[in-house]
Amino acid sequence: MSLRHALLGLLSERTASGYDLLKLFDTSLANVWPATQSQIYTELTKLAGSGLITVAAEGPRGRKEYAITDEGMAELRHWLTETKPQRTIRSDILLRVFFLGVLTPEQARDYLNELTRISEEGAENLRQLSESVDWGDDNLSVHGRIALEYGLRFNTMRREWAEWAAAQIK
Amino acid sequence: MSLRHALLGLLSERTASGYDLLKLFDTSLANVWPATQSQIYTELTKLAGSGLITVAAEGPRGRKEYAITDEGMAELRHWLTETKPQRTIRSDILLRVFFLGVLTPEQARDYLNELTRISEEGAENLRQLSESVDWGDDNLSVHGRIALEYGLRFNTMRREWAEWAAAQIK
DNA sequence: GTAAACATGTAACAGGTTACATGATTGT
DNA sequence: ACAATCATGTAACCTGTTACATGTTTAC
Repeated sequence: MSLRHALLGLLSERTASGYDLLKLFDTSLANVWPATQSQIYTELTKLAGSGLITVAAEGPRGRKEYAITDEGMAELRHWLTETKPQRTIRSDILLRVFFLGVLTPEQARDYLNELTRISEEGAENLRQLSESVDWGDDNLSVHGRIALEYGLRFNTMRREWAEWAAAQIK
Repeated sequence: MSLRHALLGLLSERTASGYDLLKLFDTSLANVWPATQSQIYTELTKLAGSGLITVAAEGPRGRKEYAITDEGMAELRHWLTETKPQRTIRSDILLRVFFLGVLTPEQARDYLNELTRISEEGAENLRQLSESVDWGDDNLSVHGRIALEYGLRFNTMRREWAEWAAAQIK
């Protein structure tokens, strides 16, 4: 149930509409917790229903500006401090590695080289994202940059590993 | 739909029952593609229904020994070579980082220190796993070791990042 | 005899994806 | 006038989790 907390987290910084949040997900959270339009609107309705957020203002085109409530802030803090992050990470990419033996060594190396490529691409995308965002000194900027550094290090690690792995084949 | 391919992949190496596969998931694939008992049995029934695997033998206690068919091998190879691995990775751990600003700097550092700890713990678990498995020179062993190396490098990267990140707070 | 391990199956629920559906406002 | 953007909502479907439910064989 992290989507609700992602929404609460974004609303803890400033008020926003579902549409605004959708955009925020696509830019800042896309690499960490992607969410679809349908999911966001449904969850916002639920959050408002349970009193964790409220409709602070209504604008043109049916726009609803949501704001986090004290209850919502309490829930956000509770999630951050009292609940353990879930460690279950499913990796399609890594699962495939287990079964490379059914391919020819050449095909297996192709796969690992492709991983090198997407790691480089991933790092490059993050670098571009880093340049396109105008970083302030608000909370989301400070911590967003820390998360971005993770992404860069992750991609470097994966590239080096994929290169090493390709050399192991045959 | 990677579960079906995980099952096909394991069955490509040797025949096995649902129970055997459950054990294999818990040991070799737990860190990459966890699956529950309920899920495995359901998927095996579906796979047998569509002809990608067959019941090669029946044993005591209703045991069904499954074997991959030629069709199943073709599907496995198709998945590995023709379809792109899904890159969507949801990380609860990283999502929380974005919102550390709602906590006190001390609490935020506590969280990052906890990440250091679980990274060390994760690496240690993998080292122990590495020792407890009797690695052969079969395909699954060779590629399992490559995946394990990924896990070790990943945990090292995350530990270093978490230490760096904790130093960035305040 | 009885506990542990072996062995399978199903139902209810939660979370996420894709597709459909609709309409208002702004900029050119 | 028209396109792009803003803005929300719902339904069908798929995957995964938790819990329930049942029965057999082996080892001590």
